[in-house]
Amino acid sequence: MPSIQDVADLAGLSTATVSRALSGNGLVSVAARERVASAATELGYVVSSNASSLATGRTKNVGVVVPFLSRWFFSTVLEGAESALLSNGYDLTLYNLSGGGEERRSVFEHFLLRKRVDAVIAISLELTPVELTRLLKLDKPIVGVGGPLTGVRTLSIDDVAVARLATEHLLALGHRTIAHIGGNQDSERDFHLPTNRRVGFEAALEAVGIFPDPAMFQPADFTIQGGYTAAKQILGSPRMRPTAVFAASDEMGIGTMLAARDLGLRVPEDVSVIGVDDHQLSEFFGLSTVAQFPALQGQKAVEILMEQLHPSRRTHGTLNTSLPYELIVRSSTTKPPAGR
Amino acid sequence: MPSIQDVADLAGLSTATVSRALSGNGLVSVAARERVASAATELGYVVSSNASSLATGRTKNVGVVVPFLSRWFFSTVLEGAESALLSNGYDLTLYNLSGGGEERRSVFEHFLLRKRVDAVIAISLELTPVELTRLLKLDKPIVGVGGPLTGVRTLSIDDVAVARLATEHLLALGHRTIAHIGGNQDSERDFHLPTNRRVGFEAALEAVGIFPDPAMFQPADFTIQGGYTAAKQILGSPRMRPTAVFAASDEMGIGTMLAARDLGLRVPEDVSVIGVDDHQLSEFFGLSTVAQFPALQGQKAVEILMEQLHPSRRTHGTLNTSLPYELIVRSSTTKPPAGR
DNA sequence: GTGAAAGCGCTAACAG
DNA sequence: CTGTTAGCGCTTTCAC
Repeated sequence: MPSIQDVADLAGLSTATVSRALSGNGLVSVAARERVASAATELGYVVSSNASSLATGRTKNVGVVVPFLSRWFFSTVLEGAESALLSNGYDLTLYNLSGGGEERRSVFEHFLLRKRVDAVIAISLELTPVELTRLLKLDKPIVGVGGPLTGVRTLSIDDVAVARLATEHLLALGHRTIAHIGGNQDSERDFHLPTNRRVGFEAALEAVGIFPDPAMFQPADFTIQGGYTAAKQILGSPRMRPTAVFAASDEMGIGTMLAARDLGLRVPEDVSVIGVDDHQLSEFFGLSTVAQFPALQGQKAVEILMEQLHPSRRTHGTLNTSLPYELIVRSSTTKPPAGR
Repeated sequence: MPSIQDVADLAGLSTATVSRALSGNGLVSVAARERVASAATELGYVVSSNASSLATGRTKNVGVVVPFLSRWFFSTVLEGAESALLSNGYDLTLYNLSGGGEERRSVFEHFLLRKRVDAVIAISLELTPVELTRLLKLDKPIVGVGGPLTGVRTLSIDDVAVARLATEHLLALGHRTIAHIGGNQDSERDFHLPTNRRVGFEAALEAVGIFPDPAMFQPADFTIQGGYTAAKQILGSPRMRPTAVFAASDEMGIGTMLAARDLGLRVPEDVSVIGVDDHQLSEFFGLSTVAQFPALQGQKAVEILMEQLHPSRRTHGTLNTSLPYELIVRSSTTKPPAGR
């Protein structure tokens, strides 16, 4: 591993000049710059980030904290963030909280404090007050994605509007008896997403004069399995079966489609289904949905951080746009069966 | 951010003693150890990993390179590795290659070389010779998981045995016409997994005197969608329909189950299906499978690295066991329909 | 434009 | 057992 001294020797310059030439900070003559460049490539020199960090206080590394890895939303946001960081020359240090308990504590008590990161991205995190305090005490740029972090700039789609859009799609098709599979309110400590989606759903109904029927709501856990079970409840009794279901996530929507099939109902002829996300599997199942774009969200989180870390660099100007979402109509929604 | 000097001052000791007390290397009196401990907690001191790394040459950080994030196997291995690293006091720096092209190059040309990692875990990576060279030139411990890395110690289940076990389960139920949905050989540059599973499949058949019929093989891409399409081919023609399908992954197995349903076939009455993985969704679909345990694989990869990084520490003794796999019989397999 | 020199915060001999 | 000291490899004043 060659050091900056080796490059300096080979180029016949001082380490100071090499440093300036390589980093672009400070003035260096063209000639020197070229000598440095060729010496560096000849030796295969790469700066030691530790030494550099120690000297500058900047690490070129950001920490990303996620509650789970093996879920589509998280891993997709992560993917977007990773590639954006990479192209900015940053590394990504991953902290996964799914281990829980002691592991989780040590992330906040030790790992994040090691001066190893310049900033933190928190994906859909619900933190205890203590954890939040620790995080804020780092006094580093933090941005949340899709989560409810008080005191932290957070990127999140407009859940009310998204739910409203999905519901309006069903209403526009002529549906009047629409069920909603949403989140379980209790379990989600101040996690507003499920609530917001329900609010949007009900707002859409009320806007056309329909009073939301509590029997047309089922809580579930955002998984296929959970959606399946909830949908069986809703679709099971022919007496008051809705003609359409709005699921608060695509996974629950897919569960709903599978439940419908198992009940002998055809989708969309007997029951229409729409979700939210545009999950990997949704296209395959033909599930209509309101897409959100998690990779983009990860990328935007990085842009925000870069802006804070390098106030000089011009941003790409996309920063203050709100997060996009988009209705995608596939084959799981159509007008209600005749006579309903 | 307090420094080691602050702790030394407060404890009335030298920085050297503080360092020794905190790291556990070298002898320190009990009294001193206690003074250091309380001073450190009082100040909320956490070592600067950069300074420490610079001084020792060890970073307490390992790089993990993955080809994708949003796939169950990768993210689950990652999860296992992350939590094992955390409990060893290590950070995890993530490099995701799914961006391709330039991004991929820079990972190997720059990022991994920054002296930021002590070791590398490569998950299911297929590298070009150049990339492999770069990796080996790091001269750091490397372990592969589930991939075909020549020259690198690699953790991988016995794919031949796994496939054989799955096939034998079907044979034991009485099936004699069994199809296999496997990998597309061409696209997978020296990636032996699909081949090995096919070999195991055929070996099981031959062991009971059945000659593998090329018409009973369909290549696919390991996704639900791919499995669905392939299964439609295989199950579509009633003339030579198999009574069972062995899919080389659970996702393809699920695709097969869905295809069967769409063809009006009942699983398992008309056709049995078995996969490999024990994917998140398999339980829900009732898919019989041969489970592998990716989180455990990630964890073992870490154990191997720790053994190399700290030859003194005693290992947990699980190192030389081969990777476990296990037949899980659910509701997608039963004996063949009467008369077949 | 360039170089000398002083650290960044920590660890590891080396003495005592 | 503990303190002194010399770096780890780089960046950044401050002179020239």
